[in-house]
Amino acid sequence: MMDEQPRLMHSHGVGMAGHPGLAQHMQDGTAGTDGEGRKQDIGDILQQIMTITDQSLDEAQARKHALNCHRMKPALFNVLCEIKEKTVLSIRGAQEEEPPDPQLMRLDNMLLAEGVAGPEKGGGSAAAAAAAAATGGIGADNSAEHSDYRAKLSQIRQIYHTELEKYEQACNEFTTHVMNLLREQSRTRPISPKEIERMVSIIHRKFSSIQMQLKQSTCEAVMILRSRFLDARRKRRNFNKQATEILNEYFYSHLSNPYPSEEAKEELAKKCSITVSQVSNWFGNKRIRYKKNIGKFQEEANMYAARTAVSATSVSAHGSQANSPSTPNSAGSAGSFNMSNSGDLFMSVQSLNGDSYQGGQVGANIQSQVDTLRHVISQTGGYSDSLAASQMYSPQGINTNGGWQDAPTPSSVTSPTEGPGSVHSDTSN
DNA sequence: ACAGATGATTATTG
DNA sequence: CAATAATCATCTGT
Repeated sequence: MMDEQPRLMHSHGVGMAGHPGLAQHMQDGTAGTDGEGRKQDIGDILQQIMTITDQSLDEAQARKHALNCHRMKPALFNVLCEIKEKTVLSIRGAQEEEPPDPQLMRLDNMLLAEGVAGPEKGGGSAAAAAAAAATGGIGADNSAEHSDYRAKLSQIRQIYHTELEKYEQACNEFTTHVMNLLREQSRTRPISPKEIERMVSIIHRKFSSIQMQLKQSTCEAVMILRSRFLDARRKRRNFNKQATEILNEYFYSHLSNPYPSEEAKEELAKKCSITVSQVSNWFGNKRIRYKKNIGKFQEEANMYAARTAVSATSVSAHGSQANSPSTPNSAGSAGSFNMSNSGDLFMSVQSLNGDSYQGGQVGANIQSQVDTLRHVISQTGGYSDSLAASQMYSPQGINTNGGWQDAPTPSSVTSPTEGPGSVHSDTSN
């Protein structure tokens, strides 16, 4: 080190009071070119800086020592601490407050619900299964796919936990490190315990924000997994033929009021080996789709109507099936009668059934026969046409009326005119 | 590969 | 909360 100094030194020897002879030594041979001079300039500055640093360090050390040994030092230090404490307190008073982040709460709740954040293996998968069952009525055949799902979920959980642990560890390490540092410094500069506390809380906040990111991405992963494996739409199976038959049979034999009660739904569910909510779905879909395009379902309706007609009773309208199955005009008539007319026509029967009869089975029986009959009548398309047309036939009739929902309600639905007596007279007035 | 059928979900409403 | 209407995502027949 010392033997290099002569080369770095500038000829002017700025401030090198301690080594007067070295500058002279440099002069021979090196003072020629400009570039060489600049280099020496830089080198000189560097050297100065180094020396100054050295000196300052020593000096500082010395001063520190002197200060520490000063007899007034403890008292002054205490005063300093006190002042600092006060200022810190005032600052903290303004910026305390740490409301639990709602976002974080949401994430936590979700992770807990998914079984990621909760207890280990057993509880987790149970929670996941519960969640899966809650979303949609999945009853029987999904055990194979489920295990796959569980495996992936536990994988996610494992990653999540290791990451979380890592973060926790790092946070703790960092915190103790900082605390040690501060404690050590507190000997030479005033650091109140509250300040340390604040520092720690800052660190914790930082780390918890990182944790939140982890939780967020974990949530995302779980959501994707869920949508992949548990969204029933992705692995939908059509019901088997028999189940569809049963459902259709019920639907078309209760066409005037295709709203199975809870018990009826359970019964159907049992018969079709599907869940009640699936039955509800089916009826919901069926109703809306039937209403939307009655013509399309004509054939089907006739089929089931005829079938129940044969099996239930031998009312046997002559030549009910004689018509060709796909008559273009049948759609129109069916549409008109299905909604408003049918309701009107059979209102009496319905109210009768609802009011005077107590036996539910008898009522249902009558109802079903009525529904069946209605179809047969519509198919024949004979006499009822005039009645239907006169009453209130319009394409909007269905839409405005809405369909089934208010059909079962007794008394006048369509018009504010008189009841069962006269039907049509005042319309053209 | 495609259109239509179909079971399920979502948003809205009363 | 159940019904409806719209929509999604898959299944199915061609």
